[in-house]
Amino acid sequence: MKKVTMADVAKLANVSKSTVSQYLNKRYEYMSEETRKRIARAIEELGYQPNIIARSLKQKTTMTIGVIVFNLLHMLTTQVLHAIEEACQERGFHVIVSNSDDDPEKEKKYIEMLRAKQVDGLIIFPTGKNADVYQKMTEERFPLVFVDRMVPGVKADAVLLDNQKAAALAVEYFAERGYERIGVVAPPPVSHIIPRMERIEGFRQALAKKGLPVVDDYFITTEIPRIQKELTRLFASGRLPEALFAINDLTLMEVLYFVKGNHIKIPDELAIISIDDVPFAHVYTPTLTTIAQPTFAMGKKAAERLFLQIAKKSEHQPQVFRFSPTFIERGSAKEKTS
Amino acid sequence: MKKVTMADVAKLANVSKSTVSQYLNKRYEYMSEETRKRIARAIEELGYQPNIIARSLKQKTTMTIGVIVFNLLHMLTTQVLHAIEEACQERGFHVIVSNSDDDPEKEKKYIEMLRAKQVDGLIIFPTGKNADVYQKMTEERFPLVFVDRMVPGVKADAVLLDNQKAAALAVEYFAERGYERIGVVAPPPVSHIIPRMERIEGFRQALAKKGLPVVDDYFITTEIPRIQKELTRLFASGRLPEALFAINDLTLMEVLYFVKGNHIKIPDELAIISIDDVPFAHVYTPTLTTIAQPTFAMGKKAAERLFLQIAKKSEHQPQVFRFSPTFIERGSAKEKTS
DNA sequence: TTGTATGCGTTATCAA
DNA sequence: TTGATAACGCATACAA
Repeated sequence: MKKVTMADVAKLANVSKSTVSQYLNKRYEYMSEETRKRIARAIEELGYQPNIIARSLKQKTTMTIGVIVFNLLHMLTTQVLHAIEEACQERGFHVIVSNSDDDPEKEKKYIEMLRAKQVDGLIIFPTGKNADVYQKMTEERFPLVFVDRMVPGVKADAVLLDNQKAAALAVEYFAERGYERIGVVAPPPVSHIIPRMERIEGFRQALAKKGLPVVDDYFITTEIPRIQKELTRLFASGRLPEALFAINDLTLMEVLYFVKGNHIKIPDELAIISIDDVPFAHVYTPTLTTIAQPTFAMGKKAAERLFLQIAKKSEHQPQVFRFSPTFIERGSAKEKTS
Repeated sequence: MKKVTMADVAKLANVSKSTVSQYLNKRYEYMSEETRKRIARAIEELGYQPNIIARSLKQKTTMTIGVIVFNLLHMLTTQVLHAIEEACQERGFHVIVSNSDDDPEKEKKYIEMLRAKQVDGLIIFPTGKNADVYQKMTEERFPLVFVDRMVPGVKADAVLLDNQKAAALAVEYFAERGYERIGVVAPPPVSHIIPRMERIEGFRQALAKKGLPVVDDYFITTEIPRIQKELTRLFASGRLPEALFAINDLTLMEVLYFVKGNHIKIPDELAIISIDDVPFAHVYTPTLTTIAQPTFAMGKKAAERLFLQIAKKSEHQPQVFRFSPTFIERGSAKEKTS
């Protein structure tokens, strides 16, 4: 119950604390076999566990990083987090996770608290609205990596999807199969949420590049809870789209719900492609053609970049990493028949 | 860049460290308005951030807890974790998450490391195979809460589903609608994975209680990758089940995949009920009847119990909390027609 | 090969 | 009201 410290071990082993310390740090070189054993025994006997907090205070490194996400429940988050945790595990780091809930205030508080806790670095899925806070960290050369979203103007490492390419992939696939009236479903574009912007804009550009009509009515960009309504309105208007591009799993769910409620046949009446490879894509009917993010690779890269910064704080060149999406052809978009 | 400490603030404000400390801990009572302001200004000017590590060393509390899960990617894990994080947030705690990957060795290492890091408590989704380690913690009265699985013989708080009831819910629903040949799909029952045992056994007992035949062939209890094969064998045998109970989301996916591959009509040819309310349940065709776990409530309870233990380590009575599942009636099981 | 002394940044105890 | 001073548990020069 009462904590046993190095001093206790030292006393029992009849050596000084420093010797025990040496032992713990595996600097056996100048230690007699004899004392080594005595110390080992003493540790065993007392059930001694080093206090890492004390060590951290001295060494100015906690071997823990912080991860602040804007939505812990999101699939992408979970998967990237998993990869981060694994990478940390390999290097003996621990990760403190915090959910900002997409609230900039919370995010800011978390950043401060985690830094007060002396984390060695931070991986942030940013709300995007604390540019000044982020900026200050980069200026202080505090190890920092953004994931999923990046923040314009802040020179920091960032790991994200090549969103433009993802949108292009969808459009090209549709175009090559004869689809012309293609719509997109997304939450409202806002300047600080980069992937959303890039996907919607990428979609628009891809359309133009393929010589396809860009019709405003086919841009359903509204809050998730309003998507049903907008979809209903669009389909009631008569000017039906032949295909829909859902920019993420959340919007996909809305589209599927709508489709189901209105008995729309996929892919014959409406083709669908979405970003995020949802786990039920292959059991759905029809199977869903999706564009997957390499979540694991992204998480791993984020962790690696952070470790790099931690290792040599000084000459680190921030870089933005764009990960290529993977097109997974399944059954929700086919050759156009009608 | 160079860390600014309390000493720096003290010097600039022309007071002693102790006074600054008082200030930081909001013990203004015996402090002149004057000094208070001077300190505030100094802190502001230097951009001082207290070092929580140092404080922890002194106070023997880190305000951080550890959460060790056996599968970070599992939906249940994510949701419970979310609730835990939220509860911690409210109390100013941080959470370190670690993935044991269902490997007892890893789990053990994590427990040791997190304790070395002086976490104030541990919430564990246990592999179940480190009974001695768990036991030692309870003996030392180290704050500990199990989630999802519990460990027989270890007297600790545990938060889990009323699995027996969940199984009964499914069986009763089937029974009342005229189903008789009911099967279950699960990974192999192993004694240290309590929920699995309870669900399978609960299923068996519910069957008996309803006077329904318990036929061994209808117990598909094998490793996930082998489920397809077993299902194929069963359906080729001629003795078809009319309904299937999938004990979790993973097995449900296997059932759905099988059903799709063999063009089996749900619910007419085969009714399905599963534990875990998968997010696509309401967009699938037919919609999926599921039995939901109150994941959020479970996470919250786990955190609360842990805080309770942290607050008064001594007279804490370990307790097992059984959470009632919620039956969500949708379309994958209906009145039997044939 | 091992021990002594000092410091890491706080908080706590006790004087002043 | 404020200030010395001693912890907290460990690591590290330096001495022995």
